[in-house]
Amino acid sequence: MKMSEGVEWTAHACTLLAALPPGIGLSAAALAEFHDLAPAYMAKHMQALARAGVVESVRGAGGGYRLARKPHDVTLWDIYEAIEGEEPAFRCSEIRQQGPCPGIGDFRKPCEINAIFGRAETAWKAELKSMSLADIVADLARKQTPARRAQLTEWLGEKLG
Amino acid sequence: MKMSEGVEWTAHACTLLAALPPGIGLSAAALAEFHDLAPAYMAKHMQALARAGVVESVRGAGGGYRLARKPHDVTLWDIYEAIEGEEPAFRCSEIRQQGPCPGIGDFRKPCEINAIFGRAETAWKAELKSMSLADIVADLARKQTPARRAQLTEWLGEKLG
DNA sequence: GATATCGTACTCGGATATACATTGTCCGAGTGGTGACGG
DNA sequence: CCGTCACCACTCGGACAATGTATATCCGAGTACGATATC
Repeated sequence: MKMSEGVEWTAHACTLLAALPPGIGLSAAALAEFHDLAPAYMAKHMQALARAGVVESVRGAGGGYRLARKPHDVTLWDIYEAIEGEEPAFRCSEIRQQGPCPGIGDFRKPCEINAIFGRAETAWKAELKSMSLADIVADLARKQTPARRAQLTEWLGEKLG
Repeated sequence: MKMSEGVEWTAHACTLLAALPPGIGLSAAALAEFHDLAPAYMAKHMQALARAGVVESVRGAGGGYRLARKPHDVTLWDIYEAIEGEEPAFRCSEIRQQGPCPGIGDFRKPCEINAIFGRAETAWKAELKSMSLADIVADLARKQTPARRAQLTEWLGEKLG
């Protein structure tokens, strides 16, 4: 089972957006350049985030993407769901009801194996929902040295004009 | 993100094997027939379980697959890992260190985003590890009607000879 | 009648095609900024 | 000098191709069972 790498890309991109002043955004090209990623593919993933309402898109010159909500109100789950979709990883196809001997269990009750995987995914989802972009940005700020912060502000100044 | 349907196939197959008397097994063809699945593909998945040591294979006439351990000692995680492998779903490629401005955070410490996904997968894994085949079989037995149990034993008698 | 041997049917195991999803790229649609032009 | 208009550059958005992974199948390797022939 492999998660799309788009999740990693957009998670880092949103972290950067969350570190900007409210209402300020960056173009998809700039977000891609920041982590040395393929610009066109990054743009495709940002579109998914825009459709999901995590970010807002601003077209035209000087446009780009900016967070649609405050960093505290965007969780890693929101980003994951925007990229991967809301379908669970485990899809029960009810094979217990197929075959020459479907007489195991009560079909009015959910498949037990499906129920276990469902519980597991709920636990996983809860962990992702517990962390917002604000938490991540705060963590990064704590680890950051002054020299590196200056490097970041210089790059941002160049991009924001 | 999508889990291989082989996980569902083998989980149900192992549940059936766990319901048999200790040391008794079934051929891959019989396991496939039981849930009306493609026999050759079912065999391929059972091979993965055999490599992982979840089941033992017996070649030759009358052979097949049987559980390598007691049902209580086989968890859904064992089956998942045998099919999907042990690599995590989220692979951190350390893109935070790439690009023109890699100066965010302390690289000696793990990437915060990766850490969150790691915690989430740990929670997910714990849930799967908490359920053994014995638990699942017990649950099915509780839901089962006498008529359906008779149907199962008849089919098994035909297959086991 | 007992035993050793051969043949056969059955099963696993891995190598080999196919279908589908993800990844990656491109060009058109839309929008704000900018410069020229006229009042 | 100021307002308006048209053009242009920039950005998003979705359609289109390439690649990789999961799905599906087949044929060869190996083993136990049973029949047969011999002692």
